[in-house]
Amino acid sequence: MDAVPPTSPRSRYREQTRNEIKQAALRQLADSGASGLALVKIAKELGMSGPALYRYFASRDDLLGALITDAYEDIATALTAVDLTGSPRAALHLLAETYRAWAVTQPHRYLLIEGTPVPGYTAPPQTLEHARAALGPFLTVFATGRPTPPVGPVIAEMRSWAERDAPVAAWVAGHLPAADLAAAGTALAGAVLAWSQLHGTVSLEVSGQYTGMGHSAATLLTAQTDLLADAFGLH
Amino acid sequence: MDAVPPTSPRSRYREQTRNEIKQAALRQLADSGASGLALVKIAKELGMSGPALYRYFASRDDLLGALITDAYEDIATALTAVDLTGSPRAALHLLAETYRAWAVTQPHRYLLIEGTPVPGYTAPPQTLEHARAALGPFLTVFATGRPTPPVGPVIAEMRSWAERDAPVAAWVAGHLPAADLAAAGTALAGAVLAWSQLHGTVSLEVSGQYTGMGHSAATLLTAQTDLLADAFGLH
DNA sequence: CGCAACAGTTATAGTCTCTAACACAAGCGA
DNA sequence: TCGCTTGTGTTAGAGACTATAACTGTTGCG
Repeated sequence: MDAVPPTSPRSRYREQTRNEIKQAALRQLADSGASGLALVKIAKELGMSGPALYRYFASRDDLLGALITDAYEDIATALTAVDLTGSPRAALHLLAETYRAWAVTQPHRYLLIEGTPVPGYTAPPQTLEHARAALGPFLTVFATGRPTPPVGPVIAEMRSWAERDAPVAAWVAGHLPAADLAAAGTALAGAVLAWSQLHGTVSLEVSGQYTGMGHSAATLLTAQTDLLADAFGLH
Repeated sequence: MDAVPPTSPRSRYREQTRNEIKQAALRQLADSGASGLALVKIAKELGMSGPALYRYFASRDDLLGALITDAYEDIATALTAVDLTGSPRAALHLLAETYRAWAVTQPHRYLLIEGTPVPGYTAPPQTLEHARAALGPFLTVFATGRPTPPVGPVIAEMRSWAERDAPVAAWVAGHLPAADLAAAGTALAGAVLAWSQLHGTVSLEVSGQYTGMGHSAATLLTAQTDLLADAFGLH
């Protein structure tokens, strides 16, 4: 899950224990939710006693934060692994289905990412990085688009964002065939719109809010994706 | 917030105390999040001591449930109060902006509705009622639509849902000018798609995930709404 | 080989939910 | 008006959990 660190015999054991703790935490998360995650229960499951866990995670929130970071990284990896060589529209469908599949196969992890339950919480800088990694493929897909009028205002805003924020411009440029400010705006607009739509549909599905409606999440997502592809003139 | 119940002198006081508790709970929710909501702190704030609250709410979850129900009812009320007499497209924009405004002015309440953090949680039957009430206006707006091909599969699914589920069919019919099965499918598809899109954008905004992007939530929502209106041929 | 850093322990403070047992007050009928 | 039932509140306390403190044993590095 992490790149190999200075692998001294001790830090290796440490990393392994950290992973075991995370595994146990994910198991608890899966059947008790975030509120049911208790350090003391994890410790018992691992055969250690209570406070020992604090050697590995500074607090319960720290552990949760690590899980969130992992989940972000994981979904970003899944999305960047998607094969984009087909038509942009096909690629977009693939991305959407990958995102959804990741979420429905491990809903507890998706719920972990989904919102920020705690007001005081501030995402670690890594999160921004992973969010960008996850959004990257969408940029590539939309870069070739010829957008229709309704998305014009969004493109304008996104373009001005890229103009103001150099790192963002560089990030976007890295996913475009040619560094073009107009294309950057289009790509950003498409990516953010796609992300919002995906999040909406998937989050409602994962939260079980579609139950009793004929399990239409996949159909819904396909339709939405097509609409977006149409709006950006993806062929 | 509730209709006047059998207003005996005692049950009146009871209802008032329940409301005060809810108010205090909402206050705590606003600055500590759901995890920071503690019955004992609420009690202290109201000058009572701990366990007294259990006369009014069976448990912490019961209180949270009441808050969720209230929030659902509130947003449903806001949406049903929207003036739909203009063009369908204008009405849709109004609905979207009403939904968003409700969410951003009281994010803590929106976050309460948004997801189901606890796996074991089952929504009370009232919730379904309120969800339908909230979705009703969208049905009306989309009833007149002439949908484009991409939404076809969604319409087909929704139509078959209405055919299988008589209460749903009745509910939908109540928001249509004429009871027509094709129109019902279209209306349901539009409403569910709109709901998903709205939820996606608003939830990302409320969770602060758009920060640093030039505060584009309103523009984003407008564009999405227009795309959906186009897809359904709303004039 | 010795010691510093680390992994783990028990004890304990403090917070929180929720139950139990009890005290008091208010409203209702006779 | 009296008395009883019902409801409202109290304190005491069990049990779960987070987190810190103080301490013990172990490991591996210089």
